[in-house]
Amino acid sequence: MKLEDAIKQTSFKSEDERLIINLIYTSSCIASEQNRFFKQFGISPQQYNVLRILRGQYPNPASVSLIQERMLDKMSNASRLIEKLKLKILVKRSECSKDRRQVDVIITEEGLALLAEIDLENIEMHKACKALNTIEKESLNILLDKLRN
Amino acid sequence: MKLEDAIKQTSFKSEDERLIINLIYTSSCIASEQNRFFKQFGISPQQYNVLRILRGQYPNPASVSLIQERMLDKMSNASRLIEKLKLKILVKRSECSKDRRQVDVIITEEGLALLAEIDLENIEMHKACKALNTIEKESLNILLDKLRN
DNA sequence: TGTTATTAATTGTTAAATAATGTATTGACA
DNA sequence: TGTCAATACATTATTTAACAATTAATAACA
Repeated sequence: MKLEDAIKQTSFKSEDERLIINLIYTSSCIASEQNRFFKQFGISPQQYNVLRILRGQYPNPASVSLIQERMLDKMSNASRLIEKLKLKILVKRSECSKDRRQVDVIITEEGLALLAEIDLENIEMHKACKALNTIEKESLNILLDKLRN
Repeated sequence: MKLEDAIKQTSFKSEDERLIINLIYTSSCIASEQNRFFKQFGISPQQYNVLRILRGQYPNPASVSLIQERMLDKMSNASRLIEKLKLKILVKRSECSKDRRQVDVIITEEGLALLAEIDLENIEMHKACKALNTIEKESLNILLDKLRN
């Protein structure tokens, strides 16, 4: 659906304004698709993000700050996300012996199994990209990188 | 900053995956910039969005459902946002005489004045777009539209 | 006109974003 | 080397938002 129809706005003051609004709206669409997708596995997109970071470190532990700096949303509360994952037995948390300020967070077998299960269906989640061909995907990636500067 | 550096990930499984993550990350960057910008005026980006919709209707009232369908995030709670704006005397809310289920929401003089004040500095908010030229902005807009299909 | 379906909005609940606080470690300097 | 300030790390508190469930009013129709 065209942006103008989706938010029932007939015109924009400038291409800049349309771009900003388009980006926010598009990412909100993708975010709600992702929420729906991950719900069947009992986790949120942010929790999935944390699990992936932990798998990247496995079998080594990760500190909360390491997780935080790798997260997509730097401002979100890593402590609370880890707590939620721990309640679901998807991660383990233990005091770090070298530095008592830190905690060692490690993904569990259950956590790895869940990620493996998700990956199988993950291709579905990327179906949003079907509408674009390879050249278009590449240029979108490049343009987004450039926009952030 | 390049996406890989920003989230400390060396590679992605596919261009699709990189695209999805890039989009989420980029929109999160823009969202936090906007939060920062609007904070000086005591409102959130979503509240700004509601005020703009109300200005579009002014001097006619708008119902909560009309506001909701024009919002960028359809699932967010328009009732509560309006309540927050009412506490700041930026909108008025009154029972609709024709249909007692509905409420008439109208932007106040104070609300219009705040929007006018914001618009003056609004150009600053679009500085993110400075990194792209006109052609690039247009193609980014087109690609985002296409992605949502 | 009584019953059910639909529409409108609010309230409740859960989760996430941001701010503030607490605690451990490091480093500077007497 | 003992003390204090600065820093780093994480947690807890607060605000805000997302989504679900509920309440109330109107419309539709037998």
